[in-house]
Amino acid sequence: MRKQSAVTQRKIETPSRPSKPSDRIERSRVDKFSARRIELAEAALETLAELGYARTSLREIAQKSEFTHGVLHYYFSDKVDLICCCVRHYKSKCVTRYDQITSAAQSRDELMKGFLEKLGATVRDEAGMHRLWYDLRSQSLFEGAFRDDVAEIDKSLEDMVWRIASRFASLGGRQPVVSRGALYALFDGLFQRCLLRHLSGDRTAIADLQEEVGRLLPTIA
Amino acid sequence: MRKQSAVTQRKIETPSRPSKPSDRIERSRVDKFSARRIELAEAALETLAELGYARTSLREIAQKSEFTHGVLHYYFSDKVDLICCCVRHYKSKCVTRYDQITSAAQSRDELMKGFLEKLGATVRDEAGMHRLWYDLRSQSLFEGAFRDDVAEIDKSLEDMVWRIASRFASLGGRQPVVSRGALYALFDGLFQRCLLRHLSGDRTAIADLQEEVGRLLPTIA
DNA sequence: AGGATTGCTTGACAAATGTCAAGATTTTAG
DNA sequence: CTAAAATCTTGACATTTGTCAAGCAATCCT
Repeated sequence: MRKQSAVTQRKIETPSRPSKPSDRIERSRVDKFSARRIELAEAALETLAELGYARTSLREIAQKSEFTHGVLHYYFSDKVDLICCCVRHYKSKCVTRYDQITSAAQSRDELMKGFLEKLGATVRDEAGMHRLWYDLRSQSLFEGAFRDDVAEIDKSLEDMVWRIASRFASLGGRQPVVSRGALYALFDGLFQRCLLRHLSGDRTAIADLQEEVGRLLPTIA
Repeated sequence: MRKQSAVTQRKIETPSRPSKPSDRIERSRVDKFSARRIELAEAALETLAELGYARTSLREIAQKSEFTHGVLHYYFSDKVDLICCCVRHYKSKCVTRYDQITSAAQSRDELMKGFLEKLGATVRDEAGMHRLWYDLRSQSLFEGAFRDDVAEIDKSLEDMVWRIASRFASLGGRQPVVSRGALYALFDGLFQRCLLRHLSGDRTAIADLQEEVGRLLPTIA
C-alpha cells in the first residue's frame, strides 16, 4: 500500500516553513514538491488563459504540461486547490509589472511615456492572462474559495496603480486628488473595456486607452 | 414524423416582424413562441445568477422552470443560443433602472440622494443578477458569440451612467469634466469592487460605495 | 546493491452534460 | 368533431468530467 499521510498532508497545506533544525533534506523535498506544483499551475494558467475557467478541464491542463492527468491529484487535493494555486501564482507575476518604470522615471513625461507604452504592450501581449484574471475575479463572486486570494490580488493591483499615480503626482510636486479605491476602479474599468474591445478585433482599442489615460492622469495626479 | 422546418427556423432567427398582411395568426404564434423563450430565459437567468455560468447546466435551468429539460431544445438551438437570449433579455430589465430618479429629481441633492439610495438597494437586492453580468461579460472575453450583445449592454450602461452624471451636472449649471468612457469605467469599477466585498460578507461595502460616490460625483459633474 | 520512498502513469468508475429522436399530449384549424 | 400542427415529456446516446486506486518507474538511503 502506498504511504499517503506525508504526501497528502503536504498537498493540503501551503508549503510553509520547514523550520525544524533537523535537516534541509525535508526542506529540499518540500521545495521540489512546491516547485512542481508551480510548474503545473503554470500549465494550468496557460490553459485557463486560452479557454477560460468554465471550459478548462483537468485533462486539458495536463495535456499542456509534460505529464498525464493523474499527476494533478498527486499535487493538488482537488480542482479548487489547483485553481487557487494558480491564482496565487498569477499574482506574483503580475503586480510588479510597472515598478521599474515607476522608480526609474525622472520626470512626468518620462513616466507617462513609459507607462503608456507598457500599458499598451500589456494589452497586446498578455491579453490571455488578463482575461483570465477578470474571469477568475468573476468566479470569486460565486465560489467563496477564491475570494480571499482574489481580494488580495485586487488590493495589490490597487497598490500598484496607486504607486504609479502618486509617483506621477510627486514628480509634479502634487498629490493625487482621488482615493486609492477610485483610482483603481477607474483604471481597472478602462483596462477591462479596452481588453474586450481589443479581443473583439478593435484595432484602435489600445490607442484609445492610451489617449484616455494620457488625458486623465494629469488631471488626477 | 415531426414537422421540423417551421419550428426550427423560428428557433434560429430572432422573432422579427411578421409584416405580411395575411393574418395576425402567424403573428400571435410567433409572439407565443418568443414569450415562452423569454419565460425560459428568465428561469435560466435565475439559475445563472445562483450558480454562475460555469456551473449552470441545461437540466438545472429546466428544473427552475415548470418544464423538463427537453423543451429547451425546442425553443433554443443550443446552449449558446439560450445564453444569448438571456443576455439580451437581461439588458432590457437593467438599463433603465435609474431613469425615473434621474428625470424626477429637481435638485442636485435630490438626485444624489435618490441615486445613492437606489445604488445601495441594487447591490443589496440584486447582487445575484449583477454578479451574473460580470460573469457573462468575462465569458465574452473567451466566447465570441456573446461579444456583440455584451458590448451593446456595456454601451447602454455607459449611457445610463452618463445620463445620471450629466443630469447632475446640469442641475448645477455645469457639464461633466470627464469622458463618457472614463465615467462609466469609474462607476463600473467601484460597483464591481463593492459587489465583491458585499458578497464576501463585508457589511460596510455598500455604505463605503455610497460615501465614495457621494464624494466623487460633485467633483466630476 | 537492495529495499523503501517518492513520483508518475494507466485505466477505470460514476456522475454529469449537451444533444437528439420518438412519442404522448395539447392546441389549433377546417 | 377530427385531423393536423404545435408543444412538451421521456428516455437514450455519446462525451466529458472529477476522482481515485493499482501498479510501474525512478530516486534515495543505508
